[in-house]
Amino acid sequence: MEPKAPKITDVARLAGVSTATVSRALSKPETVAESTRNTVLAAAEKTGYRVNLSARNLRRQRTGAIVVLVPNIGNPFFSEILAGIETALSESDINMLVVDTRQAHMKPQLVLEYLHATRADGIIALDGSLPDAILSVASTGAGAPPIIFACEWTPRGEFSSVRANNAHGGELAVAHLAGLGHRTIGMITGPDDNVLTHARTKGAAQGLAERGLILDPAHVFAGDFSLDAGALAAQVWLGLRQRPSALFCQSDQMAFGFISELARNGISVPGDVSIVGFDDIAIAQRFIPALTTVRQPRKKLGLSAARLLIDHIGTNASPAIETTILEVELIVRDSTRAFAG
Amino acid sequence: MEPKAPKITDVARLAGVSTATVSRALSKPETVAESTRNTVLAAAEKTGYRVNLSARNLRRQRTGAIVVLVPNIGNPFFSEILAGIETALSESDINMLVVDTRQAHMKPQLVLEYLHATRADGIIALDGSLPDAILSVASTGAGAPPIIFACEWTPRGEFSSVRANNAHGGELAVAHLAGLGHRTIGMITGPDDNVLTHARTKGAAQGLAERGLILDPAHVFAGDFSLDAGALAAQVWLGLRQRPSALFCQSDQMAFGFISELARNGISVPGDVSIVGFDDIAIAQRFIPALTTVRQPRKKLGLSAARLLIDHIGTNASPAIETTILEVELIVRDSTRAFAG
DNA sequence: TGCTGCACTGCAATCGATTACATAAAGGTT
DNA sequence: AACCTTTATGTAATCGATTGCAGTGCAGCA
Repeated sequence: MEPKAPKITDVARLAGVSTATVSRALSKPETVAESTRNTVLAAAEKTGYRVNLSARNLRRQRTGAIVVLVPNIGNPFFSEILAGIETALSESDINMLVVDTRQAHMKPQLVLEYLHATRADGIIALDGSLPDAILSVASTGAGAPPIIFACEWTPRGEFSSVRANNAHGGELAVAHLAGLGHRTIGMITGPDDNVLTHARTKGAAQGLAERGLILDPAHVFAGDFSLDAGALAAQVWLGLRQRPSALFCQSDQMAFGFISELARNGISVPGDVSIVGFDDIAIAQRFIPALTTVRQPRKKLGLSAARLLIDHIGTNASPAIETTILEVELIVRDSTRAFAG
Repeated sequence: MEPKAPKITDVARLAGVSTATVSRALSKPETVAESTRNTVLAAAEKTGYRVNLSARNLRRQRTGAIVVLVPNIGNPFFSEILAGIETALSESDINMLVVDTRQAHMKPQLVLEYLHATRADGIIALDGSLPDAILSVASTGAGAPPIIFACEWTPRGEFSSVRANNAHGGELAVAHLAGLGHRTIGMITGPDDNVLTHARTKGAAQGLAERGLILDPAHVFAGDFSLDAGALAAQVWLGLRQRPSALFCQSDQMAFGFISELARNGISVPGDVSIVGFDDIAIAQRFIPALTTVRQPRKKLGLSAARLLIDHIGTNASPAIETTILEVELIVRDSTRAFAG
């Protein structure tokens, strides 16, 4: 009943050739005479033959897949990066295995499983804060597949990465606000231990300094890139005696949380405070007010990372660490306005 | 130099047993004497042995992966469904291969590749509008892995699916609006050929009818679930002589697009129009105004679909078509208000 | 003591494709 | 005509783990 899947011997028999010839006709067509090739292709077509990937991979010593380590798949921020990766992969015949690393922080063992060549030919990590246990294994090279970091990266720079110019983004944000006449500019940051937080904070601090402004620690709110963190920061802001007239939020989500919470308390953006976000996620242009923000080329981040990884895999052994930095862009919309004394 | 990966024979040699025993000690521990088991485990630990998955899969005639067909990975709507799937999979040792079907509509061949047992042990389709060519192949069963549809489904019901009660959602939406005294209630739909559109429209139409209201075709705007579609509908709405005082948007995104475009034209929600969305994506509670919407249990959709699929795979051959319908919930926030004449 | 049964373990076939090497045929050269 | 290339194909080893079957040893029992 089960008309079991045809294998290469079936095709060979039907075409009247050896399995070697079938294999060659399918994967290196130019090494086989045109007439035989046609016979083989016809036979393959007729039987509905599909190569068995486990067998091929076993023989070829590869897996045909890369894994992408995502801190939290549920977060829409990552989805466009994934889309970029997918685009790059669809040009090759490599598949994308997506793994959520949230539970990984509890169970490094689980993620370690993926760092072995038997699982994947390469890895793209979107999560810069992987446990040290994992990183050290990954970097010892012995049989571990190549890793590329996209978007985030590791502080010690042991791996290749593709990232946005976060520092410049921070600078653009505060430069814009300062240009509008704001003198007291606050900030909502990402998590303390996050490289993006550092880079953006540093860029912003430097931008302020260059304009003779200082970043009052009382105006720096610790966040974690989430909506709720933004709302929480708003609570704090509301309680301040001296409120900054403008705020650089290190993610769009936090900007939305902040603005929304202020709105519930009768404070208007940009009427009472000016806000700049970071990321330019899709909803930013349709939020009310439309959000002024720093655009990260997220799709391109994924695309570049995947291409780089494919290169590494192809030339299997280029331990050179490459760092690609993509430019960001300030998108001015309606959440910022000139300081009105 | 390359300290090549240890294989099962290495472990066997070190432990002084046969490869068969090693294999059993690792995958069926209870069939092996405790003392041998310990020796083997120690040897495996010592050598740093990892089973080669290609070899195992070849022998076991499986792939250890399922593929998820996503219409558009870049769309945040799907990310939480993926998260649900991931959660379910992390309980088993199955991996998730994510494939974007956008280019697939151009090249059905490409997706067909995935419908073969050599690629995946099972499939979760989030895209109900796969080309017929693909569906017919998938349903002929011969060696094709089991498919579950999540969220969307196929009109002819050839496959198992897990979905939200979309019709009920449509009814809840209009019931809420009617309850607030609105008499002229419009709607922005999804794509014409989409099953979700049909179900939600049907539920809404029925809900209106039960309350003695009718759905004026001039108040039905054709959309596609996107932000832009919502904005476009707003343009049309603005041009109407008789404007509906309330609108059921079949996706939150369209609701945001609509509200935002109205805001730019000085029309306020809920002051001038009441809006109900559908989905309850994260930003809904922080939009301004916070969106009244029908919540879909997206994470649970993914979770249930994955569990169902795992079951199907386990008992390899249960062609029974199961349809699981998850309940939805109306979340009342600030985008709706009693009709004020 | 001899026999049966059970618990372990090993032998070797097997999964399906790829590819190094061998062979054969055809064409070219002197 | 003898010999060398080149091109096309076949033979069989190989990738690494799993598992049906058979064998061994020991305990229990009559």
